[in-house]
Amino acid sequence: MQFTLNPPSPISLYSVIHSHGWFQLVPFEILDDGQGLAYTMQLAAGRVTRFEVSAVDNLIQISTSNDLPADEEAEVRKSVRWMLSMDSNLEDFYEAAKDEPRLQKAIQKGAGRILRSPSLFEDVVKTILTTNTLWNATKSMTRKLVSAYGTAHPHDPNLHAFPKPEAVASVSEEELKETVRVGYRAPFIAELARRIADGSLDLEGLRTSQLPSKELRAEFLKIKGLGPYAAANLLMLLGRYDFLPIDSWALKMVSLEWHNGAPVKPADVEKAFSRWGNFKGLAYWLWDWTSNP
DNA sequence: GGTAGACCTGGACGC
DNA sequence: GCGTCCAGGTCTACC
Repeated sequence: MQFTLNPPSPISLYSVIHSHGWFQLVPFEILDDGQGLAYTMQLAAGRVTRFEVSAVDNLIQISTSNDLPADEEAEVRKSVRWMLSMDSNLEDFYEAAKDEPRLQKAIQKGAGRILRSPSLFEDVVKTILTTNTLWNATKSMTRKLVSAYGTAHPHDPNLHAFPKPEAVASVSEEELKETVRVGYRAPFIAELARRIADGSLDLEGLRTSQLPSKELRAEFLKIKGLGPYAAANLLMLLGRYDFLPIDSWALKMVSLEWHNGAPVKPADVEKAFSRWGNFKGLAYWLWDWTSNP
């Protein structure tokens, strides 16, 4: 079945999809033309569906692999809206950035909306899987986690939804290490899943939290496996741009951009983007580093 | 508050 | 084919 979403403001689907590497992590898929996205999702009632998202005229078109009752169609609509950050308002950032040469490409592309998963659990787990490892390993661990513990699509056993916390909580740390090859991250992921499953952590509640970013960051830092980089990355996904996700790449880029390749510290990255205030994360995220190697 | 060392995996490299 | 080294954030212990 097919239906459309009407964005509240112009949206570049391509820019959202390519806002970061999430589209390379299952159950995301990139469509053959590179312009659209597919995602396999387990809906609240348990059904697994795969839907494709593409841009048609000024609308976002969604095609699902199977017919859905009205309540599940509404669930997919709501999820896609969230995944594409459709309700983010970037006008103030664009106004602030209009005279910055390093941000002109981003503005011209309509970039700034960040692709995210339907659940914060998925985004937190994936963020943990990006830490202290290389991107190929992140892709591998995610693929193994999804194929081992995610519910399969009824018509295509090769497609799996991202596992629910309950499914991960039922797995021992040893099995996670063995099956998913997550190494020392196993206890972090297992504990996170257990706390959500037993109700002691309302992670999804943080998605719409009204807490100030500093306090929301503190909530993320309480989760084992999430440090300053991961917390800032998650804040970015939630549309909070006032903390910088500083990793080794950020240090390298800032070093090349402003320090002639000399070693820099996180404080130097902070200083480089401090003038952007509450938009500094977005300015960093969208910065055009192309003159650097 | 700052720092050092350990934690794991997979890929690159040398032999 | 085997062994060694390295990259990548976070945690814990220690000062």
